Amino acid sequence: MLETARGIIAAKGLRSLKVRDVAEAADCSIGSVYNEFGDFDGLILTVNRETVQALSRRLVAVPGDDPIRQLHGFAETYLDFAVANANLLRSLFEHRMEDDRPFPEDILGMVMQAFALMYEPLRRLMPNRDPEEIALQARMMFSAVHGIISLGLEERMVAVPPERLRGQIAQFVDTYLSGLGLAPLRMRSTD
Amino acid sequence: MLETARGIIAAKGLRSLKVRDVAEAADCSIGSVYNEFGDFDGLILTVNRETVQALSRRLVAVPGDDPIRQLHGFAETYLDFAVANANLLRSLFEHRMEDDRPFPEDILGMVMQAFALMYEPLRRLMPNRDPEEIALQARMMFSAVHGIISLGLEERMVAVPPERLRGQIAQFVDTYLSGLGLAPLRMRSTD
DNA sequence: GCGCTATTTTGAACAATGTTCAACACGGAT
DNA sequence: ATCCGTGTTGAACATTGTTCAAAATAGCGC
Repeated sequence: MLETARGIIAAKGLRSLKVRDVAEAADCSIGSVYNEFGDFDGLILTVNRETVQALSRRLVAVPGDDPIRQLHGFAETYLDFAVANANLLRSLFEHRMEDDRPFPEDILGMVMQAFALMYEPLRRLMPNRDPEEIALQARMMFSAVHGIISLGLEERMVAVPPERLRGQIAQFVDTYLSGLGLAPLRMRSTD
Repeated sequence: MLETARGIIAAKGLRSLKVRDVAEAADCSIGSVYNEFGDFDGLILTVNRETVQALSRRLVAVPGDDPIRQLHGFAETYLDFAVANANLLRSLFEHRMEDDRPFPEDILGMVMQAFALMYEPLRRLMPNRDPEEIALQARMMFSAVHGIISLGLEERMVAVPPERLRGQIAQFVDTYLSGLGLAPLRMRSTD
């Protein structure tokens, strides 16, 4: 049942998700979907919850021996995930609840935890900085990379080819780290 | 009529926009809304079109004498606009059409033109770089700033206070420019 | 002013879709 | 077999985008 919902979102976008389609594909009644998930938002949120879990799993698996390499790894992993699951990520970031109901605590926590993954390598690179400033820095880097990738993959806006994006992201991380006074992983092309 | 639609989106978000509400507020029939805008998407797109126009107007008004100051101005102007028109910006970037109908050419053009605004100052700062690379760079900076601001203002995710965001954005632009080998406008805090 | 035609406006009816809930089905305990 | 709790069902309802034939209005020639 969850599978089919996720399948529909992934294939045709959140707007194409219909309760009746899910019920039919799962060979059960409409009511059963409601018994399971409470309401439509509940279904979507369950899918989103698993999306952020899947993303987190991949991010956590990035090797952490070298902090610079790790930051590159995060960005590249995020890109790979976004390319493979564009609609699922959009569902996570763009879905708004009915009536301003509060965003589920646990999903919020998982997203924050994803932000926080960048904290450790940044702390190692800037050991004397204020911890809170590093936390903000981590969130900012995450947001910047997220912005580049999500706008970059937006087909509506003449998407940048993923291969090109990969190079851009790497260059962005290098440039930004260099701006922080840290040695980049590779040399930038001569200007 | 447009006013009321924009008002509803700005105040309560795109999801709260209803054809009937617009018709009632504009004191006309439902059908008239359709005569004017074709369909619901047409109404939304008209609002979005004016949103991007308003944003463009403000960005174009940023003084261009000093390229670094101009880039800071773009970022700060974007932040101000996003703070004042959060829901309108979200409508512009998050609204998906029915049935994968193509994104309107003219809105796409205006967004691209906004991306391209950063081209000129970047070119002045890096006169020897390949033009196409500068164009990509411009789009990337726009996207990064957009990401930082849009995630930063997301109330669902424990929004960063706008004043704090302002500082972060300025610091981000400085850091990035510094990474490109260009002198920052202000000194970064000592670490 | 009148008659006629073209254009615009109207809102009842329709379609799609999320939601509810009383009825039903099944399972196990007595 | 009876009864009770639990889970399932899908018809009915509410909301909301959409259509379209009819009514209203505007324009125009006389």
